[in-house]
Amino acid sequence: MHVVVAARSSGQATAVDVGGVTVAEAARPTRPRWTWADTNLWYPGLLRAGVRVDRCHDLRLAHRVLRASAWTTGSRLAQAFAGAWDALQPVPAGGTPTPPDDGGTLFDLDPTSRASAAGDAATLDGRACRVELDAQLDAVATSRAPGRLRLLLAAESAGALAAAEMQRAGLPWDAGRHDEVLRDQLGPRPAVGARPDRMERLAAEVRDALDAPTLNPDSLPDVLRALRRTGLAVTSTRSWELQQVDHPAIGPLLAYKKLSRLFSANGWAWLDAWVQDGRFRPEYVVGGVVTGRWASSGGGALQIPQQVRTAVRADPGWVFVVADAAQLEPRVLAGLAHDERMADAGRGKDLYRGMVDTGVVDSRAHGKVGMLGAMYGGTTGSSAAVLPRLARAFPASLALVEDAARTGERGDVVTTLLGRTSPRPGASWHETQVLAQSDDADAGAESKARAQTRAWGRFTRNFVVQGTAAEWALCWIAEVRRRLWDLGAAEVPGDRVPTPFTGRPHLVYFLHDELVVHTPAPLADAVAAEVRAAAAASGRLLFGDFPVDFPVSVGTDRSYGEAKDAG
DNA sequence: GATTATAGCGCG
DNA sequence: AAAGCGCGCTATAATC
Repeated sequence: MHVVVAARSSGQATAVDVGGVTVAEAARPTRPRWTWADTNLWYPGLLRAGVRVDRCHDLRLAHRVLRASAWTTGSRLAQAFAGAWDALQPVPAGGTPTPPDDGGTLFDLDPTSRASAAGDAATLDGRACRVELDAQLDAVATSRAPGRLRLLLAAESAGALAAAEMQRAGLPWDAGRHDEVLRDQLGPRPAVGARPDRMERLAAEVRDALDAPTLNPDSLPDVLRALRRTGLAVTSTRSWELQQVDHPAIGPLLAYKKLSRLFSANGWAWLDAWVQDGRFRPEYVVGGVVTGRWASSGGGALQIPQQVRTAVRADPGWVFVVADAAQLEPRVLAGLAHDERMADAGRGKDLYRGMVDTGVVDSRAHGKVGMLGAMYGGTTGSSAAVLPRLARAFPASLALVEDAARTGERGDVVTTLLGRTSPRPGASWHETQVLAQSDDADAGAESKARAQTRAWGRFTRNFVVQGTAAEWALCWIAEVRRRLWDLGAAEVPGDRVPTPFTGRPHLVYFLHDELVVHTPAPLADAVAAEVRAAAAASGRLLFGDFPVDFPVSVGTDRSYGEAKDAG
């Protein structure tokens, strides 16, 4: 049953009963599903009050899925004109400063101020939420695959809960260790506006080698000009292109670029801005990517370089369990295509290794780059070279991605396993196609149209795989989240993990096919087992009895940087 | 002077 | 091996 939670203009919350159940009754073990306009509007406050929500229905996220899904096009939800729910912008989950944990009451919060800043506050009242929920349930019920869509919406909403919880808990971050890494690579912290010593010295070497005393190594045109003047046939300053070149300036230039990246993206300024009280609290944007993957905002949460992951350190008495779904995308493709041969190749072992063992390819690297090419639409290099062998060995999988590509090239939409549908190409895409077919179209217009056609085909080709993999990952994280809570709490001396996770294993990081659990050390083995079991459960939710497995490599360590590879 | 666009690189 | 998918962020260039 759904319990709709909405805000009144007074700022007081009201729980509207849709199934004859009051809030007090809903707290009993009937497993209510809290229905609200936006998880980010309600859940951070509940978490601060120490309340964990078991499951919810996020109307904003569900609306977006159902408006776009090819399975609900006949519904009144999909056929209505765009309205307030379409205009609703995501609310920043951490938009308000965290008040001290003084045991505030359940609904002692005022989300309306943030809501009105985010969009139409009237959308968020109880009646509007009830009407919208009605329309959504109708769209699901009358869709081509209600069960799948129901699973997608539940997983998306569970993801929203997990994201809010991860922001609440924060990623344990050792600023001292981060500083050590920076000093080790860059030298001492420079004055504001100055370059670190190590970078300044490399810049001098580059200027020297290129005989360009005033060269600014941060200016791309400047660097490109200087390289050209020296007689080097480079067309850009990309690292991989420079690596092909043999010249004394290249070594220090590449080293400079590497350090410059670390300094500007994850240096001391980043540390000051994003790490407080030993925690990095990024904002996760659930469904922020068209394919259904999460995005993030602020701090580059999904791009933490390997170099600084050693600064991610568990609290005393706690450890990280780091889990990585091995070769997730090709396994998902095998499941989507019911490709038993590919599923066989990966059963109980590295999928790419399995492709070598069965003689499909001659090295793991070829298997990997070949499959990536098949899923991304690669047309050159060694990726394209192994493609014919893959097509012979795995016709079902290759046909599925080829078909998705052809569909996109026609300008049609593709849909993931659970019903997330790709956007249509924009007006300018169609214009370019029409233009290229007119009588006076020149060769330029035609080749531009062809390139654009293929590009959209690569997008839809990848959409079905990346999008279904994102659905697998959402189900995984939802399962993990539930199982971790069921493990209960342990006593940890000096515990500084915030409520409601004090003493409890909890998610702290999620990166597409990888997750990190912060857990009291004694529970680490149990956590690892649950993470694996959750992966298996997710596979069954998506693919039922089809025998594709989802092995997870698991490592345990006090440092994120050290925890990988251990399993 | 304030803005938007681009190149490049980090992650999967 | 260096190309094909999806992002966010930074510094600089380009544009208003």
